Amino acid sequence: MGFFKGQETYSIDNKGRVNVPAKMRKCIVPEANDTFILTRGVDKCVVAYPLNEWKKYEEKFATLNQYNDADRFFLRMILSWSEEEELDGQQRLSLPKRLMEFAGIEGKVTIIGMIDHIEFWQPEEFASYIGGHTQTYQEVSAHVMVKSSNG
Amino acid sequence: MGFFKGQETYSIDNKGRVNVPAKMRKCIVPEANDTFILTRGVDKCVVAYPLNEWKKYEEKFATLNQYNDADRFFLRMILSWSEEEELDGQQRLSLPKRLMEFAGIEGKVTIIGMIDHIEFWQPEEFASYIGGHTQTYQEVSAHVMVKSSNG
DNA sequence: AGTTTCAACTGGTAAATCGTAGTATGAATA
DNA sequence: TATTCATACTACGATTTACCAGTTGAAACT
Repeated sequence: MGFFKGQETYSIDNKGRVNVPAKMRKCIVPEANDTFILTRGVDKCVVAYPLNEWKKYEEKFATLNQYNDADRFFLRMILSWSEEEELDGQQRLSLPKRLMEFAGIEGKVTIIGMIDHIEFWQPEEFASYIGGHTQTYQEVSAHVMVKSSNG
Repeated sequence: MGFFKGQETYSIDNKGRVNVPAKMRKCIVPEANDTFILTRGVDKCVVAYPLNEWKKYEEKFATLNQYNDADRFFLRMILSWSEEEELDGQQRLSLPKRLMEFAGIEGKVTIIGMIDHIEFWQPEEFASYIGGHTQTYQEVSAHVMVKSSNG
């Protein structure tokens, strides 16, 4: 099955457990071992990479130059916020408290499929993120909805 | 068989199920696996790409740089509206509620074949879209159908 | 022209799945 | 030992999915 995509708004209990939408679950390959690496997003959200996808990023991280300030800062940001979580028996993921606080999540989450990972947003935060951009859907499509075979 | 083309107005039941017109069905290649990716159109309609066509876009998406703000926004815009659906035993497609609401579809849909995808419109919306263009068919044709298709 | 046949479109119902919430079990802590 | 915390299990309602059954209409044959 293809990449992660779609949008759902689910409830999250007071222990931070969220159900992974069934449609996104179908995109998880066996090599992921039902394991996700959770970390903070560049934007105000929590991102979850299946283990197999995360490994690709790890390889990239390993090639960074740790004697370069910017690289070191980037690595510390990513890694210090990262936590590994396994899906429980009900196909739920537990979001660590500090990540929930970072994203301002409580009660409800909006879940977005993003190619190689899943994102968790505080619902209004996501709405205002989308609304805060001046570009219209039409403009965005013109840039992105181009087939790779054409260019 | 060739590209999607033609226009039909069919009924859509309260579960969002629409029959894919037989003429358009014949254009679906086996690689599509009777699967479509539904998403919002640039105009007020729902668009459906057969899996094989959608994959060309996915390749493009995968090349975007997720550490670039604009690219991230593009992906979220597009992907958060996308859902995968398979034809049922009666060759019907179910349109997700969110997309039906976006396009204002209920009871009846006008289905348009558009080369590599199919579009679903609220019938009056489609009529007013056509009527709303001040340029005539003649004028538009003259601009669009220039011989040098490469430039 | 009338009849038959088949494909296309539409509608409903039963079964399975999904999401949510509540309960129970067991370990760690005070 | 009582209490808290975390994890696992169970149950319920709602939605979705899959299956089956009509109805229409066009085409083909006699």
